[in-house]
Amino acid sequence: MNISTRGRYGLRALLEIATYPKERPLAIRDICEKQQISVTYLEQILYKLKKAGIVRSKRGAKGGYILARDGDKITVSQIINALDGPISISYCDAPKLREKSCIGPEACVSRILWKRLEDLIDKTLSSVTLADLKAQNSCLQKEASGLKNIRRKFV
Amino acid sequence: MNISTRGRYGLRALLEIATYPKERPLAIRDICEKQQISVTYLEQILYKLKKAGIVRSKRGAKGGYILARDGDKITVSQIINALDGPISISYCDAPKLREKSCIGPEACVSRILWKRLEDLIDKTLSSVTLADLKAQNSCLQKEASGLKNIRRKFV
DNA sequence: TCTAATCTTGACAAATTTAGTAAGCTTTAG
DNA sequence: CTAAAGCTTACTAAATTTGTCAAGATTAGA
Repeated sequence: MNISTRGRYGLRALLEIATYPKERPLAIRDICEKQQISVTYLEQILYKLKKAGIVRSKRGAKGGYILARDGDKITVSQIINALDGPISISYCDAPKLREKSCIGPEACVSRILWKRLEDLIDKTLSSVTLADLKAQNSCLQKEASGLKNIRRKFV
Repeated sequence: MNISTRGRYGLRALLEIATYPKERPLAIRDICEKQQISVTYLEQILYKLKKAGIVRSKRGAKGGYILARDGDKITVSQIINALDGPISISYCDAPKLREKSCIGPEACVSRILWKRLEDLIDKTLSSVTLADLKAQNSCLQKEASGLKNIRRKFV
């Protein structure tokens, strides 16, 4: 599987939560408003993230979500794994299609190649944390507003 | 998109063609028999590979396919590109879903990450040629038969 | 020349996955 | 108690993938 909307929406939601003051839980509705995601869909996504131990929730009025641990302890790999399952470059071992896809269990050169790629990807995604993305994000935001100001000067 | 059956079947078919004596074209039917792939489906696949300039065909009786150039000039990246289109780790810029997937055109930290991954993958797939796979394959075949012999000795 | 083998090309259909909705439930602050 | 919020499962619609079908066009060989 590759990274679907679930994975991307989840990442964006987590980025919002990570940016929110640590003590107070952030409600789904607030995230959805900011990120333009359907509430019922994000419910489903955060539910998965909770089961994976990435966020903690507070139910009832004034409830919402907080990170289960610090952002630098949450990797993109963990997030994507929770939402889209392990990344597989090839449908070679996809759930329903497995039987027909390979002739036999014997060594298959392309399979070795796919495996190598998958390891490479996972290594990369494991090396990036939510905290990294948050830092990078605030950096980009500043740049963007900086550019806007420059434009304003000249236009 | 990730690597689908088209890509994998295509790779396997090309491996068969690469292994066949260079002068004679190899018929689809023969490949299908060996690889257990549907004839009509492989027709479609080889047609795409032909349009991409990876194989050449000979029509009519005793016709079939040959590689358009030497195996060490054909990369896995070229093959997968021809059959499945460029690899994209995220559906972020998939054909139909693009509009809804990202809020705006402004910088998006995850998109940068996906792009980095895609480049990494393409670099890897570009570094492996059909000739490499062929060599590796015959190596594995030998090993397998070797193991079989050892077994026979002891069982 | 005739015919069987073989590639060519586009249209179509079934299976699977993805994306998202709906609905009813449980928990908690006030 | 009640409204706000999360919890959970079931279902639906759209898109993609995985093929099949059918009607040619071309060529080798009898």
